[in-house]
Amino acid sequence: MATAKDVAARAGTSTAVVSYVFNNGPRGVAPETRERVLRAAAELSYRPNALARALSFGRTLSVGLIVPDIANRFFGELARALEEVAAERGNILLIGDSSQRVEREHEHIAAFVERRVDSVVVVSVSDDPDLSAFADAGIPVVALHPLSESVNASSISIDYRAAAASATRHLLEHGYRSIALFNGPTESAGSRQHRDGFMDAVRDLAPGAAVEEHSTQIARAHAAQVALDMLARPSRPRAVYCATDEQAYGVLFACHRLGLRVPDDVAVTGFDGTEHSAYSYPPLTTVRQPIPEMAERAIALLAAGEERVRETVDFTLAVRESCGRHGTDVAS
Amino acid sequence: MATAKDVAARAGTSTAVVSYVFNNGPRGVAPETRERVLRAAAELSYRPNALARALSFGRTLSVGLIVPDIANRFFGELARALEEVAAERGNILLIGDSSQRVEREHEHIAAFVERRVDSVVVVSVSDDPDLSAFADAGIPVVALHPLSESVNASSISIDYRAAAASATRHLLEHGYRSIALFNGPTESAGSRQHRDGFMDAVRDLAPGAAVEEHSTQIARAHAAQVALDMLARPSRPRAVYCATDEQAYGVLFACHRLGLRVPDDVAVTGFDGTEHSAYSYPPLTTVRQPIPEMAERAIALLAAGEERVRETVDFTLAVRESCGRHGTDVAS
DNA sequence: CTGAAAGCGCTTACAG
DNA sequence: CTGAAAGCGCTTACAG
Repeated sequence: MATAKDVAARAGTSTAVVSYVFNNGPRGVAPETRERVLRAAAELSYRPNALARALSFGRTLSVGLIVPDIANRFFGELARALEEVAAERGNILLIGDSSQRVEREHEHIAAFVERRVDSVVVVSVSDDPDLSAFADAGIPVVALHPLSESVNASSISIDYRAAAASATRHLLEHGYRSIALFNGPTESAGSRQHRDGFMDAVRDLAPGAAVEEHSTQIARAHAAQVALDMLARPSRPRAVYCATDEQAYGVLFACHRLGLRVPDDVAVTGFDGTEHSAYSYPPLTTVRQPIPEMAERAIALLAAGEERVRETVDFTLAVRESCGRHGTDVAS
Repeated sequence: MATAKDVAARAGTSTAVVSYVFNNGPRGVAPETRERVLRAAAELSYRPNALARALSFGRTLSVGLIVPDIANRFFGELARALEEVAAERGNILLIGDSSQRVEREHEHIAAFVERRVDSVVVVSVSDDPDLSAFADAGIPVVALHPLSESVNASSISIDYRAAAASATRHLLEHGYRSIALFNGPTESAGSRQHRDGFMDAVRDLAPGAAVEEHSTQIARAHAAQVALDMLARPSRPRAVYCATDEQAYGVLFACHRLGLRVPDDVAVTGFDGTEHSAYSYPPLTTVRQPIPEMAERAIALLAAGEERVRETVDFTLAVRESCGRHGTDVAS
């Protein structure tokens, strides 16, 4: 590959000037010289080496993203949104998939500091991730979910507890009095907030309701399994609140397999509200997280260099057919 | 951040030795010296700078991936598989989402050569992508779909034509004699092979069958739209062959909306065969692409530095309920 | 086994 | 407006 030196030689000038024209600064260049440089660069198909640039410039113009599973629609939409916002600022997005394992998460953290990303957005497996490597390196990070109080990083998220209460309340308003909570696989600030919000609504509206909680993997395969067992019982719950859309899809699958009608026999709500939630059978009532806004805020926060901000964004309850008979959108 | 120089100073040695211990070579280091270096590095929480390393080492240990839409499950599973295989070789995967736009694709191509990825895997918007920037930079690339003959890059893919014929044949064997083809949005080697395979089967098994072709976006929202129009006609087709699972989900949605039963009123097949295809309602008959194998082969090919290989991998027809009443797996 | 030094390809004060 | 040179943080022959 041609280097700035090659271009400079062919244009009869110095590498400094080549740098000035490719960066539009910090010094001006005579129009004619710029022309010669550009021509030489084109003839040699010169591409500045971003590594060398980053090394001397001190910034890589890249932001890292760690997610539990890039194949999960919610994280896919998140990655798409973040990449777009990052690109607007000339930054590239590096994606690390932790496969829901702490060790993989740590490997990505290590890889990101070695590559000197300027900042990172994380959806951790835990509410108490070990972000010390980033702290040591002075790399700011923002989590897109609730974080343990002790963690020294920013977070941007909807109010999970309020959202859970809102969806559960909606279910209870349909009159259902036995209701299951499908929560995530690990005990964390997030799962606690799902449970707290769920119970808030029950206490408010139907303290006598029959309640049960199940912990499942996020993958619909596993949620389906658990739902199959639960719904085969004669005493099956009338409604199921799920902590993610993926789990809700698993529950829908189980209902169909057992010949149960949704919502007539079993009502279901999801959480995350990706585009696909409108296309399930039946369309899913779900809490919608404002992905574009979260991406926007995350990148802005990181660019501003703010540290340890705990920010809340508004959710929406998208009411569709899986929860019962009627439907409009209710803002949070 | 601490540098090798800092570590060397604290350990009372040179940066060369620091490099030797962190790379386990190419020179040996006295056990005691290694100890001192490791201790100093730990005390300073030293992290080698991958940029500097890449600059002098000449390789970045990174492979780029370009996909049309990372939020699409098929590409998500692909990214996940590729990242895993790349990680086994100590490589990191950089993902670029082209949003199905050539301009974005070009931006990612440019970004990847500037960052000097060692190689790239691409799922292009086109069968004739402009990969010259990679060629200029000596970066090997492999596409995971059919490529135009003229393109000077490798490709690994299933035999689309045979796969399309297999799925279509399956539909015809159910006795359906009016059948629609939902093809992708652009005319390309891929869409041509879908059409050719589709027609191969029709000519073979039911030359008199009524056939129609529709071009839709991949997104289920748009496929649903087109299906809604088509299925509302009194003369609607009895079966729909879709070039992607996403389109098939759109068709399923349209059927449910119109109160049509699947497969009793309309039979549907998909293409790609991600994990989710088993969880739709009804479960989707689909052509399964061997994602792990494709990822494995792609990385191996690139690592071996092979150029312009056209490789075919085996597909599977996953027969489920969306196409009619019976079901087993048929290998290709 | 280890150190001093050149080099990877940029950017940016420093001179002129 | 432009050039020579130092420096970013590594790796790797080259000596010893």
